[in-house]
Amino acid sequence: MPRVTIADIAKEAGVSKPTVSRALNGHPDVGAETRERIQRIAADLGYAPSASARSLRTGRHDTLGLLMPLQQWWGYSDIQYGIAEESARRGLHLMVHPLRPGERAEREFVTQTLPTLPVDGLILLMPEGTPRHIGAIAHTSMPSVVIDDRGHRLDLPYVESTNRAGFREAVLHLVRHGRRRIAFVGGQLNDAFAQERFEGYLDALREGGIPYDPDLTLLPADREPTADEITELLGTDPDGLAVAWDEIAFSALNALHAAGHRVPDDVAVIGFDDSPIARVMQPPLTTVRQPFRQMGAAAVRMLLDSIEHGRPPAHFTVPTELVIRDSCGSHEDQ
Amino acid sequence: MPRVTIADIAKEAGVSKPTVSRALNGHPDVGAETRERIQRIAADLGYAPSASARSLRTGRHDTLGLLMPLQQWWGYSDIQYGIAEESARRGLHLMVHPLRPGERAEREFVTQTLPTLPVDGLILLMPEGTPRHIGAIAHTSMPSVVIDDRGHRLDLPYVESTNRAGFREAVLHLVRHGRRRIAFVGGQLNDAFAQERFEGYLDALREGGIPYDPDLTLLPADREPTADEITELLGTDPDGLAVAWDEIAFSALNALHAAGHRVPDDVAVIGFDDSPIARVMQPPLTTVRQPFRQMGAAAVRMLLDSIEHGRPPAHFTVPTELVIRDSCGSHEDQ
DNA sequence: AGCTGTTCCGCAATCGATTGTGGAACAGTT
DNA sequence: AACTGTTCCACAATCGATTGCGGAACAGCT
Repeated sequence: MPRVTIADIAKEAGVSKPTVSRALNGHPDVGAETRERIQRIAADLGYAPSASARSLRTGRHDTLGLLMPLQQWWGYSDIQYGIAEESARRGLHLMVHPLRPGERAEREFVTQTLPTLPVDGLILLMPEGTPRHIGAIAHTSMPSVVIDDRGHRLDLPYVESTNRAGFREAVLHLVRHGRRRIAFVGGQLNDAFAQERFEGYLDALREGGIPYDPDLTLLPADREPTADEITELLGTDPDGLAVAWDEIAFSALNALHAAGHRVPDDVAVIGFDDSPIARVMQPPLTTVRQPFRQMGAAAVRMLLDSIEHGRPPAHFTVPTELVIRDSCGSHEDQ
Repeated sequence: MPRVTIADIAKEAGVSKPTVSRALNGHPDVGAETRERIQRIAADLGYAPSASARSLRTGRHDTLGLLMPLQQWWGYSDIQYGIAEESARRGLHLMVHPLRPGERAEREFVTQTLPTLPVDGLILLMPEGTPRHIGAIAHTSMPSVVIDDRGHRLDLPYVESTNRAGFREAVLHLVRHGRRRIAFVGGQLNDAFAQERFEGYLDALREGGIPYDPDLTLLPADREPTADEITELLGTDPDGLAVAWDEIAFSALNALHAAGHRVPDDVAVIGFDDSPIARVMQPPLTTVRQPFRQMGAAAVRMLLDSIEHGRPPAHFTVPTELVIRDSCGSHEDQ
């Protein structure tokens, strides 16, 4: 059966196509009685507007694009959910595009794929590496927003969370509960994030009047610390562990158990991210929640603002949240 | 600056629009010399075809839709990656639509959203619940494929994995290594899956000549077993634990440690899914990997087949894979 | 020369909606 | 009655591509 078009409705209602279009789109130049009749007929005929016809004429697609790394991480999909929800709430579709790593793939995307993409704007979710060529999007007429752009500033509006202040608050929490020898464990993933959290750690020490002890810092750049390294760190007799990622906190917890330390009695532990496994660890991990959904939603709002009002590059910061569980030894206080 | 169209190219090349179109689309009715000239001019002018204009004329969108539950699970995003990769490989875009739970939202999607969706086909990723109204898609002209449709058969083609056979193989692995008192732990998530895996468990016992002992079965329908329940189960002195989900295996592992059992020496443990946390458990968990990426890719292929050739409902089964780590006590054998 | 068959390309219609312009119909005012 | 101002709607163009049909140009053959 052929598609029902506004021409069919027009014929049925005895009016012209433009009148049908205006009636269905809430345009004022249509009599109340006529409008109702048209709406009824449209419903009866099961009319559904053609997205491509409308796009062709209006130039809008009512669709947002999301450029994602091919790499797997729960945080990325969490952000995606935030974006998807907010887009849906605004009646926009979401088109997801995986971006293979490598400059060649980036160049190809910008020059080949992007110009044809039926989207009104683009959200970039960038992996740890430093994309070189993807920055060319800034020289394009495509409105774009970056999420979590740390290492590489792409001259585009971006959304970020309070990595430094969030970690500072968590470490301060340990300090306030009497921990004095708090070790920092970094490593793996994006250096820029580790760096910010490390600074938050230093902020907290300073504020707590605790001198910084380099022996209490484990910074295996760009990779996960080994069990041996953690064991060695434990030899320095810390009473607290401030770990830059929940996943690494999990390894640390295992090392602590293996070495016979009790958590949180002997050593308190905090992590970062509020990963899904944080709540099921033994003991459940106190951590800093990154509001990924909210970051996604904020990116959508910024993008819409950019599309509708053509705002210049800006940025938006979403606050992290301290989630207190058992591993920091102060659960009962809260 | 206005968009470059084939009319611009035509004028520049001194030919007509149809010729430009045919030249750019590899149509045979164009002379080699003319084609090359047109291609060169198109590149020089930075021509990018209009997706909406093409869609309007051809009726195709070169886009696949993915209907996802709003619910978070790493497996869903893994499937999505599989779909995204395969779609990209075939030059198709992917439009992701979150589906809020509830019949009302489903009805609204089918009647309101679906008819206007600019996609050529739809992949349904269904959550545990039993969708009622979403099945109406089957009465639509929209080609669709379901992934992991267990509890609710929606008269649509679907992709599944070998839940029963996969779990049977894993349990048999324990049997072959001398375990005789193997307990089954189910619970949480989709009943249908738990049921299939339970049957795989029974298959393995039968094949191993081990009588089924109801005391060794923990089946807290529709929720996660509590620590107490697991502890009680351990009181029956099992030498193996066959757990229907990695997440629950993790809880079981914690209970085992707390009760002073050694894994795998005293009790061997296997899980199901190969969740991200399986490899970091203590000890690393032997489990059955669900090939989520492959399932996603298979769904894309089936959908394309359905779009292009109009195939009737069928199904495709992707084999699971036994991943042997330390928790089953036979790592050294492999 | 006349006929047949390729090769290559143009004309005009078409997909389904939106929008600028113009005007008919009617009411209200002087 | 003439004029002004609303209200409501139609005509026709337009967005950018694809495609059925037809035909010009040319070669090969008898």
